[in-house]
Amino acid sequence: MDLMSGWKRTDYCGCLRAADIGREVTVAGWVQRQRDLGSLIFVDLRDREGIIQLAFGETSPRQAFEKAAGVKSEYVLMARGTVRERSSKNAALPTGDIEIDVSELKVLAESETPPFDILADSKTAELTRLQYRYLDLRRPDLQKNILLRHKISKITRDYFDENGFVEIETPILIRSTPEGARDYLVPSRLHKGSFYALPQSPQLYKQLSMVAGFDRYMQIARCFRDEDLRADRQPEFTQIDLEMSFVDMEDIFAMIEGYIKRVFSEVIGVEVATPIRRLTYGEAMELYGCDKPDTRYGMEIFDIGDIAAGSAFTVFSGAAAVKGITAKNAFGSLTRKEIDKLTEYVRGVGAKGLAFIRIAEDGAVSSSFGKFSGEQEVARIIERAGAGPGDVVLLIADAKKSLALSATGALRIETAKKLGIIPKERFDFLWITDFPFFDYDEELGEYVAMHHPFTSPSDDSLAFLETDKAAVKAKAYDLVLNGIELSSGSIRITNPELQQRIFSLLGLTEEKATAKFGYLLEAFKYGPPPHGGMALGLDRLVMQMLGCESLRDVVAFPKVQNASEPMTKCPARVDGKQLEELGLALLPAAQEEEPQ
RNA sequence: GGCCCGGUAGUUCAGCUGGUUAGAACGCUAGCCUGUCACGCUAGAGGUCGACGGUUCGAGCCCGUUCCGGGUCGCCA
Repeated sequence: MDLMSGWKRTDYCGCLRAADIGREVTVAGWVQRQRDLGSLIFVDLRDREGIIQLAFGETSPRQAFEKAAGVKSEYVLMARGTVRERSSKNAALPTGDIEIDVSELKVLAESETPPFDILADSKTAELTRLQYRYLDLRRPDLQKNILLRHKISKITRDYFDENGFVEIETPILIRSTPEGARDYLVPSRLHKGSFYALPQSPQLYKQLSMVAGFDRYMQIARCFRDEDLRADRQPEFTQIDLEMSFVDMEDIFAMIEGYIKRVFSEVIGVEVATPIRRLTYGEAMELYGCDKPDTRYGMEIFDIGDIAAGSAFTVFSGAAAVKGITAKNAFGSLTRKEIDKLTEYVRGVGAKGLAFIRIAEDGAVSSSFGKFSGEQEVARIIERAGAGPGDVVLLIADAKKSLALSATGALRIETAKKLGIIPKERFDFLWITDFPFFDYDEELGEYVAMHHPFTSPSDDSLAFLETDKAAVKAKAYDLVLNGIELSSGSIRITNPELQQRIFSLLGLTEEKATAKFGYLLEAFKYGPPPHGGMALGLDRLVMQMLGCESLRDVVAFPKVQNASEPMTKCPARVDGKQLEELGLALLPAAQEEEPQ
């Protein structure tokens, strides 16, 4: 039997309004709730657009009434009837003025009692919800998130299409380039012992698309990184990947700003002011101790290196850098006990300790170091900090300037969270520019690339690439939103000699470079256009736009912290035959480990 | 790999200083009920207290190990 024969839905439950009164409609959906009052039954029917009340009474056909009496939560129903005004309205529902006087009812599917209520703002443990993700996704807040995510994708394609971008699908099975994050590997059956990797990004293919002359490329691309998860990090994630030919950084900024403006306006009605503020990497580190600062609140970092140099307090005078922040009006909340907690926190991020000055409302000053440094120095620091009655000054000294800055930056964020001073409804965008080209790796004791090795150094750095690595800047830029790195990009190297220079600076011999990226270097021999691009994290963008705390709220089928998926229970063991076909065997340690 | 937090009915939680038969709400089952919308009323079922080991006359509670989840540091060019 065809369940649907003779039945055709006319309307979504949640879309009906008073204007539909008198209409004959057919709706379909899931039973949110059934209320049986004896000779009167109400059924709330839910679909992705909302809820409509079905009404059954003594005037209803007997068959429909009896069926309604038997329905339970999450049964799938189809109902035909007439939209009528309710005798008692429900202001809490958009459809609350009306109901359907049902003439015919069909049960399309029954349902077992669901393991948790299908309601917005679920309090059910996330693991339980993820085990029944298809039920979890029925909840209105997740439905809304996924529908808006779709809308964002749609606008993204529209915008870039209108600006001449071509969507090109790049391969998912690619060559492993063991740099940066760990690759997910896929064993090859036809080439036993060889492996594909899943892309961390379509970087090389999009550059090759530029060489191929497509001029502007975009892709909503799935990317994979085999690293530990965070609230804003999944092992597979989606990027809005872009590349443009014949452009400089300004062209790319303008294109991205136009996109941000459009998507925020159309999806959530927020008008983003452009041009977006810019900070150099150096400025961001000095002011915020972080290359992705949250600028929704102030509390900028100040420097007391000059004061500290002559201090009798040896922690200060012995340090290479002393940095501080001022927590305004925090005297009441940042008690000694709370500062102790912050001290523990900054130790966790590598600082040696935390010095403080508390200024009471009446102006009385107490500090952790005044007895060593003298009150005069405390007063100078207060002046530098711009602090006054009711404020608390927090200071970090360290033998390494970079650590003093990063620890103070982390302290700034932690303090802001503690004080609850972060405005939730704001969207603060920020370009970070002039990134260093090299990053000093303490462990290796050498300079390594901060970005991928195809990033172009800035024009004025070319002269001292070899002689002063620390000063070399990159044509790389990040887009930051509310303290989260949303997007990252660069102008690429297209000059083979310069590329070769960079490789050798990074310790890549010509041989090694050829082995790894030979196809790109080869391609660049045949007329590469100048190009550059960017990749925007779609998941993080959606998360920020919708005000979600976790990526899992904007990904339909996410993974949990150990990178497994509770519903399908992957990853999973495969049988010996599959391994054999691939020419693989498990090491003893891997055999012992029990899959969960 | 390190650190912090959590795990008690289907769900969300309570459970005192270690002490009788582990409770509540929602949900579920059965019955009643004509305007409900978190319907109401009556009755009922439902527990390996994550697991293992230890201390104790006695463990949901204390100790150890471990598993699972969340957050975070490392890691994420």
